[in-house]
Amino acid sequence: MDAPYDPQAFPPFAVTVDVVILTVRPPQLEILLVQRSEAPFVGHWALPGGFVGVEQSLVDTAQAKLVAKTGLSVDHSHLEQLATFGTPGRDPRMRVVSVAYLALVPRLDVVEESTGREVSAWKTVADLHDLDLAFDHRAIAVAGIERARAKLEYTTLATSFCGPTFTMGELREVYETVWGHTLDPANFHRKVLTTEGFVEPTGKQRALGKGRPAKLYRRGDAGFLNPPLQR
Amino acid sequence: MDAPYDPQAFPPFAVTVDVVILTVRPPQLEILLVQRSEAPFVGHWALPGGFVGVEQSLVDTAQAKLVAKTGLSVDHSHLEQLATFGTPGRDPRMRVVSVAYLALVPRLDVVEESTGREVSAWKTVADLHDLDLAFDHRAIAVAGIERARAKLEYTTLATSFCGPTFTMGELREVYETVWGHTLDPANFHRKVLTTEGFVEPTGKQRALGKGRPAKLYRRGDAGFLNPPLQR
DNA sequence: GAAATAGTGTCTTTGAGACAATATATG
DNA sequence: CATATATTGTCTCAAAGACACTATTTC
Repeated sequence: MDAPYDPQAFPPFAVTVDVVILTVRPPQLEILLVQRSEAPFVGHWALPGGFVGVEQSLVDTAQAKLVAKTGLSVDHSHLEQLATFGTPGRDPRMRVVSVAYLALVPRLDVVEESTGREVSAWKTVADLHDLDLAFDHRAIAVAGIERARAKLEYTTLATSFCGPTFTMGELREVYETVWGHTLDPANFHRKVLTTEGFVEPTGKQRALGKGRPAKLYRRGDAGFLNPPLQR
Repeated sequence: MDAPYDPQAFPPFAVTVDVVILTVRPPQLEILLVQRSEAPFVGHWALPGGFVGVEQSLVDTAQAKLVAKTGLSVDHSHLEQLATFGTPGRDPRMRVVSVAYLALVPRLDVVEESTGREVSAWKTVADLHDLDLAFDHRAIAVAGIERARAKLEYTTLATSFCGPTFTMGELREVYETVWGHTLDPANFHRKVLTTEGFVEPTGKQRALGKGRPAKLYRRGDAGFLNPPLQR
């Protein structure tokens, strides 16, 4: 820093990061929420988040929140900036500008819900409107959900909801869950395989007990779908 | 505010808004920049911007910057949040988080360049790499330009670069300028007219002196193109 | 073999792109 | 009429969607 911090020189702002963490558990799209134990909004549900450190970058802060809540390494999830929410009064205590991030993570069988005294839980997106959300976190969550829905159309991000390997049916289930309607398995299969770099064959198969075993794929190196998948 | 401002309670952040203001002057896409007269980065070019007031919303701040620089009423331009840039050290003086906005405005014949002692000017996007840009404003500008390019594909935002009425050729010129290549006039014409709500006929014509006079249109009420225009 | 899930083939329709043809102005 | 720009028409190709059909497993 060239000049010392002078509190009089600029308005008193606090900057926080809030993360919309989404996962897919067919047939439900789920969001990770934390139940507040302190004022304001005691008992209300909130997005995982917190203050940004003075020497901490925004994305590092978001990443730290994500890892703390899910235990997931960064390689196995997707994290991107969503939007910034800074309307005066959104936090009753003081002027807080919140940079929201969106994370797409695979469904973990082992989830560290409610570590310590803090209650955190996966909530289905369909149940969101019945929950009391703190601050403007409902609007942030909705923005994240809509961003996810839109990006599945023209990116390969659906694979971020899957584990390291997945079947074509599992990938299709991701789309069906996020978009809330079924897709034609035949057309989906063809679309994914004819899109260069969407998925790569592993050569292995997975038997689910019933039906023909499905081939296993891993994510390819393509980031965008051109032309996109139709919602 | 429920609680008084306590400087110790949170890290000292400043929050600013910077606006990427783009316009089209065929065959160039142009960006409005301001030449800095104060340290740091004296003489460098910067995006129009400034601190956010404690009681001022982010978008209002951006809108105020836009109006101050262009004199344009909000109805005649498009303004949206772009992204937030907050890497520690991006401002050498202190920790500053900048919320960037993107504005698309019609080309004004009367531009208030360099009002007062402040030097502001339209610069072609092609010349950007030859300019000294302050802070991380080059990255912000590039993000805005890419956002504009992408959104022309699937939204009707190209009309924001036009005046209240425009010909099909003028609208096509917007696309050609922003994307940097020509489009087939016949196919473009058909695509725009078959997209419900993209433009509305005014019934009037505009003669440019040579060639057949073109019909005049105004923007329709559709926001999105489905299917999109191909870049 | 029946049921279930995976995967392939085929036909129809829609729309993009190339480009020829027509329309209406100016000089 | 030559030229320029605007607009319409036509043909071809790529891809989406519907859906019949085949493949491979468990029970």
